[in-house]
Amino acid sequence: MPVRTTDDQADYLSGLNPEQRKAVLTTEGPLLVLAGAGTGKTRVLTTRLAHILHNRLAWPSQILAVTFTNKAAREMRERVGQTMGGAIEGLPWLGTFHSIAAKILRIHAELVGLKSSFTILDTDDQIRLLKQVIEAAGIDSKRWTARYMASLIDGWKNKGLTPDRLGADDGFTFADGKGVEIYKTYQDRLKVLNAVDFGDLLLHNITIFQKNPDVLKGFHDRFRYLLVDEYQDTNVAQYLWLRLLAQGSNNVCCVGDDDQSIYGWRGAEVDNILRFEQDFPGATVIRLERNYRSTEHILGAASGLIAANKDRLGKTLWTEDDGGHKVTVTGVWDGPAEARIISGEIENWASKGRSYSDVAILVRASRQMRNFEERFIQLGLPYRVVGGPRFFERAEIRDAHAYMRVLNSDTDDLAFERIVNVPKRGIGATSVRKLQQAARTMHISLEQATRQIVKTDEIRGKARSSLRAFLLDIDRWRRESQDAKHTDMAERILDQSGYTQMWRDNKDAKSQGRLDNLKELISAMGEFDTLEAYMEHVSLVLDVDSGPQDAEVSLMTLHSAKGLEFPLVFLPGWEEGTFPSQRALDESGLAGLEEERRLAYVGITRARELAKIYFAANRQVYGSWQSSLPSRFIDELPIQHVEVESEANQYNPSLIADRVQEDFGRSFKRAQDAGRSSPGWERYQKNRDRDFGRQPKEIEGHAVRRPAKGKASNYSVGERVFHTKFGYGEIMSADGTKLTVEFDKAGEKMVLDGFVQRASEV
DNA sequence: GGTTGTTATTTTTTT
DNA sequence: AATAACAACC
Repeated sequence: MPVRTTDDQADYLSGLNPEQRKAVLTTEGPLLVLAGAGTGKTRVLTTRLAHILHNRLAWPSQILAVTFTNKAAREMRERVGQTMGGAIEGLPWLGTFHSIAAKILRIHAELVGLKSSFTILDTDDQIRLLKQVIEAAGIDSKRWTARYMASLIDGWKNKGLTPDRLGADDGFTFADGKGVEIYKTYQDRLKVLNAVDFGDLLLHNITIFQKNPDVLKGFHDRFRYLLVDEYQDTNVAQYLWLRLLAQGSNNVCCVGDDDQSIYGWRGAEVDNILRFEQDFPGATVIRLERNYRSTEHILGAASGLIAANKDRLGKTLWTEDDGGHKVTVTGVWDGPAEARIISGEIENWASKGRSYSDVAILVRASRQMRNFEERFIQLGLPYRVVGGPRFFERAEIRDAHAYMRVLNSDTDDLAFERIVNVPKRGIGATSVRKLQQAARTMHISLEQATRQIVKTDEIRGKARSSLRAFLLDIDRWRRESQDAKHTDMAERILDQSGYTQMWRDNKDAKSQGRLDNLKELISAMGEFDTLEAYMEHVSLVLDVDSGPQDAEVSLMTLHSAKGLEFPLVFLPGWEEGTFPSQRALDESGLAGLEEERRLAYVGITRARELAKIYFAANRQVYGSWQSSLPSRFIDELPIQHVEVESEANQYNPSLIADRVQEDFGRSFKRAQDAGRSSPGWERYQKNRDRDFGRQPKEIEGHAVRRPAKGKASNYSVGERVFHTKFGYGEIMSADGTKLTVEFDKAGEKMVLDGFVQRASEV
């Protein structure tokens, strides 16, 4: 159906390139938009929404728009508003998969045997509940951990598998085949508790749709247009959910980038996006390949890297921005040095009049942030951790929530159990076990069982009187909450229960912070009209909307950086084992490696002007020092887009700079030896003398030792050597340039010969 | 039942 | 290295 372009449409359509415009105007039928990094994806999405609304193709309430994160949902809402020129009414069905599924489930809860007031359990509750189920089944919960079972169940739920769809052999990896049994029991327990976990939200939706065609039909009639962001991150359950809903209007538009699929560990199936045209026959596919974000070098480096992946739909990003700096690669001595050098670069940037908020440091794992935080605090450099430890996952917040949950429901066993002895009331493990036993035999909730049991002599003495007092408190709070404001109520409960006093009495340095958090909690609650509205918010929205940003450096993981961009991006820790992460490799093999590579691709493409990569020769892992090798991803960067920097301009040793630079050279050599070839390899070989082949220098009287390139080390077994981190040791064996050294203090380590000196020469 | 000392484990990533 | 879970002890 051709859509007329009127004058006022030109308003929002102008400034779009032809592909973007087509993506906006193709409103009817299935559409897949393959949007590479920085190609204006969000703009297309929001313009498309605005276009549909503007032309009255649908009312806001007839559009289903799903995103992956709350941040993305928020941003889309804002930007649609802007494009439409101010306030738009509603868009009630714009949100994350989970929040929309929860909304639907609240409406139709009874169809899966729940009450619409069901609680949403977080991971912690889930694991505690599973632990109970496992122990009740007489299984050793140390040998077979609840955490492991939880990951199995999550995996099944992500695949859309309810217990009855699993075969007998599916749970065999848990407790000799009891896995499925546990899953079943767990689901039964959830139903009794009137609770769901995250995976259930989608799964129950699917069950409802499949078993109640009339209900599904209702949603078909409602949703005229469906929009999905980050389609490459959807799992099977989300795909099934979407396909069921899309059967109505068939107007489903999915936007994504297979090269940015980085949530495979959470059940995301890149396959969903690769298969789109089969799944939705007659689909239009549009590729957005023009990049508006980064320079040619940044794009070139990223594209060269990602080209090493197989199984791609394949895109060629291009830009008209052909100036710019090459991506830099810098070797450093260790983690602290990395933080020191990067801080220096940041201050340098700031001294040129640029803002701290232009800068981001993207790490693979959050533990890498520590070095940076320490350094930044020392320097007084303003920074903020994005993502970070979640406010709502802190113990004191979860305790406070448990009080609220008990207030709300006398069947929330998990919440009751959590706080029955917090603060300490003299109700120990033995009493709690008795309560649980009573609840189980009488088939009632813990709280109800407690009410029964205090009438008997089953529990005596202090425990009994405390329980009585506790129940009376609960009764009183429930009465009072009828007409008190929910925030006042929360304050009162935390006070009267002795919870705040507990932290005031605690001498730990952190307890003041906890009290502050509780205050913050009260004010967060104040932003909602009712307790229920607030509780729904906290269970689904894990991030707190942080206010306006000051000029601060952003420190975050690569995962949370997706969708963001910064003029200057630092990418530290590009070492084998750290990035790609050893664990990803061990657990998922080649698929894991490719996902790590996509993560690297995401990292580089966050940069607008400058991307700076670092690797350290030594890193502390779980408390002990390990020498590390540069990441294979460094080898894979096309050399024409890369510039090797040295640490020489830092405080002292160009000695180290030479070594790491030498090591970098060897890293390329390794790549070749391993039969890998990178696009820049030929070029690199021609240039290697210029780039890396500097002659050893005499520094402060010490000869810098270099092994002959690619040949055996010139150290021999049995020699005594010195290593600045590990101290003295004896060479046990040598494999090329890699030495196995038995250090006197540090034990046996594998080190590169470039990092040791002969003991006799120290 | 509560407290203290010891041991085992960790997050990589998040709705 | 830091923490949580756990065991022995008071």
